[in-house]
Amino acid sequence: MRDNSNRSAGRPTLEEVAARAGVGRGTVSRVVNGSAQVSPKARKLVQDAIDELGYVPNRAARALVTQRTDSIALVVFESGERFFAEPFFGRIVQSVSSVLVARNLQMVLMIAQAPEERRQLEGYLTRQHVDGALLLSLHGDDPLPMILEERGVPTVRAGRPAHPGPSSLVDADNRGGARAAVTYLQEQGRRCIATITGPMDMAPGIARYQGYRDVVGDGPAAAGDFGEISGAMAMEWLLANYPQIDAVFAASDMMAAGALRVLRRAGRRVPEDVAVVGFDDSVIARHTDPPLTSVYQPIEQMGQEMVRLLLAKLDGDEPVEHETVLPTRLILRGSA
Amino acid sequence: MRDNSNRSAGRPTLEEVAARAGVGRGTVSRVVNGSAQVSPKARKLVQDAIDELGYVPNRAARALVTQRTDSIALVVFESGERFFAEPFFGRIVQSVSSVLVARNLQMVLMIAQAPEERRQLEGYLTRQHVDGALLLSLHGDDPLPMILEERGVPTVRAGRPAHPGPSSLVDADNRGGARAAVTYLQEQGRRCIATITGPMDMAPGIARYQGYRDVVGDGPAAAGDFGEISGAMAMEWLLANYPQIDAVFAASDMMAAGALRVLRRAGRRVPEDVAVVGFDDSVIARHTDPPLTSVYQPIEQMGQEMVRLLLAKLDGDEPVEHETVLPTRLILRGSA
DNA sequence: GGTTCATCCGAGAGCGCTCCCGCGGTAAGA
DNA sequence: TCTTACCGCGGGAGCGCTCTCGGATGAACC
Repeated sequence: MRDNSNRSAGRPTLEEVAARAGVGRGTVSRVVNGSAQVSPKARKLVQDAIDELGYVPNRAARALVTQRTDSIALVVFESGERFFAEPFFGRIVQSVSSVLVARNLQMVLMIAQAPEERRQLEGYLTRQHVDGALLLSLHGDDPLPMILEERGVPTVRAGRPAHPGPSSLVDADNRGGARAAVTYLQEQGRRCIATITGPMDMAPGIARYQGYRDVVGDGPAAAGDFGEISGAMAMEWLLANYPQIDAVFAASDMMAAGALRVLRRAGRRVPEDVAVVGFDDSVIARHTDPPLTSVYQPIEQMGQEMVRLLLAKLDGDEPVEHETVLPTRLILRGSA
Repeated sequence: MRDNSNRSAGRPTLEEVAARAGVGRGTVSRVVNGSAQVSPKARKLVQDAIDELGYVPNRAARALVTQRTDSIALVVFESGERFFAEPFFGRIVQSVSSVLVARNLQMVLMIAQAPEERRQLEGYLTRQHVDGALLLSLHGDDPLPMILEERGVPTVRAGRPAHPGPSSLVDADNRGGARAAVTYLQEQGRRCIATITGPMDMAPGIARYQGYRDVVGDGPAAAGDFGEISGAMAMEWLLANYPQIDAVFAASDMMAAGALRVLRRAGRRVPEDVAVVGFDDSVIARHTDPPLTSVYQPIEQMGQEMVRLLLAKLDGDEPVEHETVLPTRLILRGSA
């Protein structure tokens, strides 16, 4: 019951379009791929046939010959826990997604939490499957970017690694953001500005601390791990050792939230007695009491830029490596 | 400089594996696809060759002939705003992802916010590209599931639609969860339990209100839209009209957070004077003051179940439609 | 008018895989 | 021992596309 002549069962193929337009396969292919080597007349013929038939190229067939899949991976090296706790990821995902859709590329999202998944991932990415990868939240000196680049899978990562690697890179101006926050506190007349830092083995942690030091030098500082508990503990320590504190710059909103709690418990009013500034401008910033003044990172822009760099790499018309640093901005709310 | 004999430049192909193992292409294919029609000896031979060569089947070539892409779409009909504000999505994404990875399927994430993207999406899904779609957060009576099913793209959706559609469906027991929350408040000795409902044109909104009524009948109720502001406004109204209130069940954590704020401003202590229970067990629940007692939805399970249903549909060994309702659970924190 | 050259087009080859047909070999039944 | 059946296997065909090459067509030149 097959009928491979005129209108076959499934979707129309290139060949059918060609037949209908009265041209050869090659011509249709050229039209579809926007080649200039087609006469206006033929182009019109083909275009009409395409429209009538509702032709859409078969991705698999194309991929088979071009060796391109037209899909790119967005890899998040994070536990599920953190992945959905941090609004950062959602926003990156979302912005990357919209750029990719516009470019008619597929976004394949991969979350690699367990070490075993991590391993599987490497195999997955280095084989066929995707044309390139966007790497989010790489930990420490993960060798993955190196491996991928070696095997010919272009990568772009978010955030600066401890050691420079082969990936292109998009980062936010953490240092500048911290500087802006602390400067603002100073301008508000705060005299004793403390900081709760992030982990000092992570690039953003270091950069934000540096920004703080740029402004006030050796002020009261306590280390946290970006998490809320650590923020509370750091705040307690600061209060005990520097009771004269009238402002705190925390390197994450979570830590700022923890600090807020401790401050309230200690009977200090925010912002009257102690001003608090966070970092990330995350959802929690809007839901603490008072709402948190926080440093905003242009996450959407970061996503877009990552895609742009990756595509440039893919098209090969850009130098191999590139680095973009995007500006941060202080968002004022009630806490400072 | 081509060398198509022994070891070609790129990755090994089926043919090369076959040559190395000294068998035919068919046999290798059978081994790779786990057919039973292979002698142990041949299987071993092939397996060894695969291991030595590091062979991985070419997805595109396979897709071309099988008409299967081995990738499924996860579609979120939500503005970017809400997508990253609601932890719900992150968790679903994450759980779906892990199941899919285990099954060696690609997850293609699509976020359709703008109406124009919405339209594009329809074309995308109905063409080739994916074997099936998981639909999240469909609005109103979106005809998409119908369209997709008609065009042969199996779908599974999260949450009950206003009108029953052709998709299989996974939902949380919203009504039961609400019932549990309100029952708990009663057991704690609360006498005047109010509710802040979600929008009454959305299934979860309705179901949660029904659960409330199941326990206390016609209690003080004010409508919100799941958002924080609406929760605050509703709380103000309730306080004004039912000052004797000693407990509030809010149909979302956001609304509960808004209520909390109003309550504090009104000088009511939580939970001493007024107990508050939220719904969703979202991150904010852990960061309000006091932390929010809230109804937990088994989001991870929902994701897993959605995938399971979709795959069953794909394999065709399950009746066309199916509906799964998963239990909810009350998580006790400080607010009630 | 004949030659040359650029331009446009048709169609063969082949990407790597699965499907399926049919063959040889072995085991079971007559 | 011969037939029948079945199992395991090899390899041809073909999925829908792009690439490439050589042929046809027409314009431009001598």
